[in-house]
Amino acid sequence: MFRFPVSLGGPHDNPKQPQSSDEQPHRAMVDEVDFFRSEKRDDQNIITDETKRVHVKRENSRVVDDDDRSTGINTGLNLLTAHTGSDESMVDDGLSVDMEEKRSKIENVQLREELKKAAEEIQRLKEMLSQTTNNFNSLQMQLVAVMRQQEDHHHLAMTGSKDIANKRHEGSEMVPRQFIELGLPTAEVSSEERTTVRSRSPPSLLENSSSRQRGKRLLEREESPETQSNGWGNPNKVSKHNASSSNDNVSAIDQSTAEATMRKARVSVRARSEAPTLSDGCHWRKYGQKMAKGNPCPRAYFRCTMAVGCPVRKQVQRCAEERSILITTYEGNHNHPLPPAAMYMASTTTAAASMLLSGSTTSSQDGLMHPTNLFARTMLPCSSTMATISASAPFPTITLDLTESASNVNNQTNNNPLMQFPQRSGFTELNQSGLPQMMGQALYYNQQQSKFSGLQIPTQSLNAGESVSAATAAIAANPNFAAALAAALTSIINGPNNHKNGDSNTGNNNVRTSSVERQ
DNA sequence: CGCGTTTGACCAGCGC
DNA sequence: GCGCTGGTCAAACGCG
Ligand SMILES: [Zn+2]
Repeated sequence: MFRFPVSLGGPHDNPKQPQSSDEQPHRAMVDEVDFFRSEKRDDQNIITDETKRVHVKRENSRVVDDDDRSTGINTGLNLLTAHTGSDESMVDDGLSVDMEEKRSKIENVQLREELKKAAEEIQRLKEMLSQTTNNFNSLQMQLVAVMRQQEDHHHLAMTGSKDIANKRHEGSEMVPRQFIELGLPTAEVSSEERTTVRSRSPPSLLENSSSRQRGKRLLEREESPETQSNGWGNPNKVSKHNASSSNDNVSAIDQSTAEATMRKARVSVRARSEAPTLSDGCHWRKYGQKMAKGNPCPRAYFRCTMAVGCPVRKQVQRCAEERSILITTYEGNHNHPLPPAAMYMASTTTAAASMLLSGSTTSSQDGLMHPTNLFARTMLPCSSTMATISASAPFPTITLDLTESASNVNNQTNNNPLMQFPQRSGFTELNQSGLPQMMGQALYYNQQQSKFSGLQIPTQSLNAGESVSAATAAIAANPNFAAALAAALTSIINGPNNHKNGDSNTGNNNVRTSSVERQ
């Protein structure tokens, strides 16, 4: 299907990324997983494309093939036409040898120019692919969710498996609020809408909190949705529009609530990384840090600063048990163009969030009753493992586990890796109540055995770019988007899995860390 | 000096 | 109502 704009290129990587990243605790960037590797490799790929026209053609044909398959995305770039034209010019000659030599030289020059043009087109094509990947992922997620839901209906009616039924019953019990909000868009009262309600009553708020500047700041922010100071300006605008004409336009409501839900939906990525954060190509600014309950490691809050007003935020926290595992939770969608390096993670998280959204909103009844199981089945058409859906969190969260510790793939019901993480005491308590909140299965990505989701990807000898290419291959080979999702993310987490504990623990609410997030 | 991080405080939601 | 917790803010601070 889609190919990430990353080459299968050679071993020379980004020079700023040393190969041996050990023993560099004072340089956080050194140990970070570098997404920009692929960008460098992109240029390299261009060079190879220039020298190998066959490769260019194949890539183009692949795109056409994709269009024929299911995506329906027309890049509008016809690389083959240009080359066939040049080929035609080579056909008819037969004059003298000198003429042929001259002609061949001219053709060489022309060919090189065409190759240059083709390379440029390829570059543009790759960028377009990166952008369209995002949209396509979302669409495919939704489609798969719908299909799986139908299948789920049928399956439930036919067999009535006890396991599934139990799971669903538990699931319906354990998600009293979150998926109600998700499942019934029209009835959803999101936090943003509540915020809007507050903001729509400015006098009381202002008077009540007149003594506090904070209230005034909040008011200012929310009363100026067009200003860029508010990171959630767009949702607020939508909510206000919603409130003003709530009964008029149903589609607008759905869209706005969908956006709100998308923003609330979170995509959590568990990955082994000694770096304080995952370098995903975006620019993040830290705006807070807190001690999470039940976890000695602090939780850092980041905000996307690539564009003013970008609502995307992420939380970075280390696993309590295994501090080499970094849990990065993304929330929101970027409202600005992203560099290719940031596209990987952004598209992945967006797709996952959209799947979370679609699975819970496609059918208010079924999605309401059995959301988690639906997700589990949606994302796990194969027997292998994938991602987990959490409904216990305040926000619906899809967790992509890229750690090799996600074991126990044998048992269908007990292989929830998140249950093995006692750092989330809330989860543990919920589990003790007999309500497993994670119906899905974590992605099982074994770096030693180089397999995940039933796909054989030799990652052992691959570097980051090659892993991305492997991910691309996985996408092309397997329609299961979950696998593709995992592959894309796996390519991100390529760094050595050495343990590094750079977090200092204090009893204070705020903890000093040496986190560096400059890119 | 500008920008990013730190960190104490504030706020809302939730459970009791 | 109170306390806990997650999330956020912004002044203070540090660094290049
Ligand atoms: Zn952004």
